[in-house]
Amino acid sequence: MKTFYATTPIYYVNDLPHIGHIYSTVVTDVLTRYHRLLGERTWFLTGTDEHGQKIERAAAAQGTAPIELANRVVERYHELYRRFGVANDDFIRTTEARHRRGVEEIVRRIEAAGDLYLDRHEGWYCASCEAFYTEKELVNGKCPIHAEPAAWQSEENVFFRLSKYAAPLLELYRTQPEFVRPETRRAEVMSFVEAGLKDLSVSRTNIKWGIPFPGRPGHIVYVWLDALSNYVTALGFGSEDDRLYREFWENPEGRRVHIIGKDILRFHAVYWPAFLLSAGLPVPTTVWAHGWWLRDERKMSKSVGNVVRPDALVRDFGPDALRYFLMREMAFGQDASFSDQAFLERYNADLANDLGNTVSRVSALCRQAFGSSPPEPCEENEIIAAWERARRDYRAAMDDFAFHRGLEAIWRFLSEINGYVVSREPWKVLKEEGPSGRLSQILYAASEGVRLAAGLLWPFMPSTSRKIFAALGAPPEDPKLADLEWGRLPTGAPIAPAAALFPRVDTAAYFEAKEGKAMPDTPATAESDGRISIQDFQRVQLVTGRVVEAERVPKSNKLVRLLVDVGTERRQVVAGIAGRYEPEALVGKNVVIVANLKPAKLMGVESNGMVLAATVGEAGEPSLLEVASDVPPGSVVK
RNA sequence: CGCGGGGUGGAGCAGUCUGGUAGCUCGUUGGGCUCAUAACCCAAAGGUCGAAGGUUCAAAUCCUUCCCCCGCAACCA
Repeated sequence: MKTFYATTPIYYVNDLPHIGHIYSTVVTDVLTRYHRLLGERTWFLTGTDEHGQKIERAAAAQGTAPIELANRVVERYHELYRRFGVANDDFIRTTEARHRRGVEEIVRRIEAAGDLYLDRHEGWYCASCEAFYTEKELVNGKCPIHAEPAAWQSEENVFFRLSKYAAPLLELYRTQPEFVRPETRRAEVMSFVEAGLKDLSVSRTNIKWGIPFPGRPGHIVYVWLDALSNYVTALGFGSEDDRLYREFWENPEGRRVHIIGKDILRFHAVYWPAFLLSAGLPVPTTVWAHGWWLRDERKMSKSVGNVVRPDALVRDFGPDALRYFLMREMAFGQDASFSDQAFLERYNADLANDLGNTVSRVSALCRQAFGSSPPEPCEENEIIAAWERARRDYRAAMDDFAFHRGLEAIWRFLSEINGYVVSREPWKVLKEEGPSGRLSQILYAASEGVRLAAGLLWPFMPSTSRKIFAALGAPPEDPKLADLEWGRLPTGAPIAPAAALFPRVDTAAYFEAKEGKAMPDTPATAESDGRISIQDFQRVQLVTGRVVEAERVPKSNKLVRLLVDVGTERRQVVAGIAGRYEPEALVGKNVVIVANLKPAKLMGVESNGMVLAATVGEAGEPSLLEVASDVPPGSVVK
């Protein structure tokens, strides 16, 4: 029996859901709905990753327990999924007992394969960064970011013999070309593995919020081994009831697809199959890495909002409109940019004009002529040929994960239906011969075409699909492939007038209305003459400070690391002035610094402010702005 | 040689793996229709597919070299 199992990544609960999560999830929803449409036995898993130090700390900062924090965020995901019509069959949380049991079993199997060993991981450790540094990275024995002394630390970790699996993995990529998709990602993964693999640390001893490492007291299973395992633990691997696991994961005819973003490709295409090979479990059939949504950088004056705020779009246009946009705008696998402008264009052109209007005109024609769906079916028609073509193109595209082309096929078909309606002029026929058999056949062809188009659309826009069925007098049920045969539209079924599916929107007015709502954190825009208000200026906090320490940033040409006394504290500031000033000469100088600048890292060194200097001549030679020596550090400059 | 993505009619993008008359959406122009959400249909204009060289009967597509743009990383703070 062919089965189809698809997963999203599990989302880290440190993060509230955003467009990236929505996208991965909607893609997987569309994919699994498509396979359900085909009548396959399908399972759709998503979930959350809830372990790790970040969660531990975030929870502590909020004065709550990690699990409480996770519970709250998980609820947000459930809300989101309900709203978007995401029909997942299961939702795994890595803090669940079933997951822990499964991970333990995987670890035991990997251990039994002899692929785990203990080793020490040593280095200079900065407690603030929670990271190791090499000797070279340190600045005078201090952490380059925090300027704190780093401690020599040695941590014992469990290591996984990843190196052993380079050859088997390459064999996998070769014999199973569909394992990594799209093709460019496959090449990327292969070249990574060909370069050789180092063993992987799979445990930690300095965190508590995680799964204890079986047989290794004091160790916690490290994030990737823990998180990736969810794809099988959710199916019941390692528990008494592992029917789903056997049905979906061990089925030789089953397909197992991980939909992921390209940022986590290596973990899914290299580490995960290596773990599985070691544990003696089947590997996935496909890891599909999609692209990212970028923000538009269009210079367009139209004062188009440049921020990705799907919340407003969903509120104003509905979840199905966003689902459509995400699936249609991005050539699946590549990057695409998200803009309100593009969304509204697609909304009007595709959803309002093409889809909504076609449904509305066909439904209205039927109502006006018969007060019901057409009483006589139509058996032979060019629309049937167009339908066969559309279905063929759609399936070919969908089977290849080319969702945007699947939608294209539907829209081409809609256009053909519109062309057919225009060529037959049913409104004229109605005037000339009334509700005749000929008229019924014309309208049946049109309505049946629209119904079938709505069937193909169902994986993408399930609730819209059902509304269309209702508007045509077809049962508003989730369609199956068997329903998508010509002639299933009931004749003479009552049709009630329905509201427009996607009312056309006035783009200009929409942006205007939006503009009216000034965003609080947006700096007031400069007037056309380039002048700013006193309030704008006051956003910049300037204070005086005395340089107490200065040294060159190693390996840099122009950077100096300064420690500046600003009265209340000592700030580490990096300045690009070494070309002109010797560090020693800077100590003791009274300077002006911008105190509320966002921190930035320069050559790996964190800078918390900016020293003001005049820029002289073509070369832009800096000349420090100095303040009289009797001005105390921390004096406000205004 | 830092990593990655990209350069295709006015705009935004497919197509490049698997060479074979360059396609979609929007926009523009002209016409049709008036059932429908000023929607729909037809037609037209508009591209030396970043550049050069190579392979081939044939190149947007394969090979080589080069140029430019955008993220990130950057000695901009």
